[in-house]
Amino acid sequence: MARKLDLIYRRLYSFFGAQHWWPGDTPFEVMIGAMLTQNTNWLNVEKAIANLKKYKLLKPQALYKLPDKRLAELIRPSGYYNIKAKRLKSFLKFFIDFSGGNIKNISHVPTPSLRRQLLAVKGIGPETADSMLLYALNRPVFVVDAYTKRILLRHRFIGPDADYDKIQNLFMKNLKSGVKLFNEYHALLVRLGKDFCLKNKPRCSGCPLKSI
DNA sequence: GACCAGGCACATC
DNA sequence: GATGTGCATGGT
Repeated sequence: MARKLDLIYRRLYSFFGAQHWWPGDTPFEVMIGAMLTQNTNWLNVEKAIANLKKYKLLKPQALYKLPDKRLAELIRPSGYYNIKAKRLKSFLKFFIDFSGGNIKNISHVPTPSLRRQLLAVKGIGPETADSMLLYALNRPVFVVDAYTKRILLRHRFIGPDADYDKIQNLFMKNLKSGVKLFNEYHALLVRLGKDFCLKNKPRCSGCPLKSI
C-alpha cells in the first residue's frame, strides 16, 4: 500500500503540478476558511471572506464581538450562514480563550492535544480540525474529505464502510510523515476529485490514476 | 432546472 | 450503533 500511495502521489503531481494550498493570507484566515468551506464550494467561501475583509473584520476579537445576525449577513454567500455564524462564534470563543487571539501562543501545544481540543468545539469535526492543523498550523496531519473517500472507494483501496480515522491512518501509516507532502497530497486529491471523480457522473476518461 | 460543493450536529430508530 | 435530516448559497 505504501508503494501504491506513493505512486498515486507522483502521478497526480506530475499531472496537475503544485496546487499551492491553502489559499489564504494568514493562519487565522485559513482557519475561518476551513469552517466556511464545510460542504461548500470554495468560490462561495471567497465571497464571504472578501466581505469580512472589506469591513476589516477578519480578526479574532473583531469577529467575536460582531452580533450573530450581522456575521451571518456577511458570510451569507458561503451558505448555511446561520449555522456557520454560530459555529464561527464557538470557534472564536475557543481560540480567544485558548490563545488570546494570537496563533503564536498555541505553537507549543502538542498536535494530539490540540486536535482533541479543536474537536471539542461545536462545529468542528475531524476534517475541519485537521485542515486547521495542517494548513494553518503546519502540523503533519493528513486531511480526509469526501473526495478522498470517493477516489479511494472507486479504486477499491477501501470499502464503503471505511470511516475518517481509518482512511487517515491509511495515509499516515504508509507515507513518510511531513507537512509539505500532506499539504500537497490532499490538495491534489481534491483537484482530481473536481476534475475526474464527480459524484454521479464519473468522468473517468483521461484520469491520471487509470490502471493503478 | 438539476446537480453539486474541501461537513457537522442532532433526532430517531 | 447505524441511518436520516436540516442547514443554503451560487456555479456549471
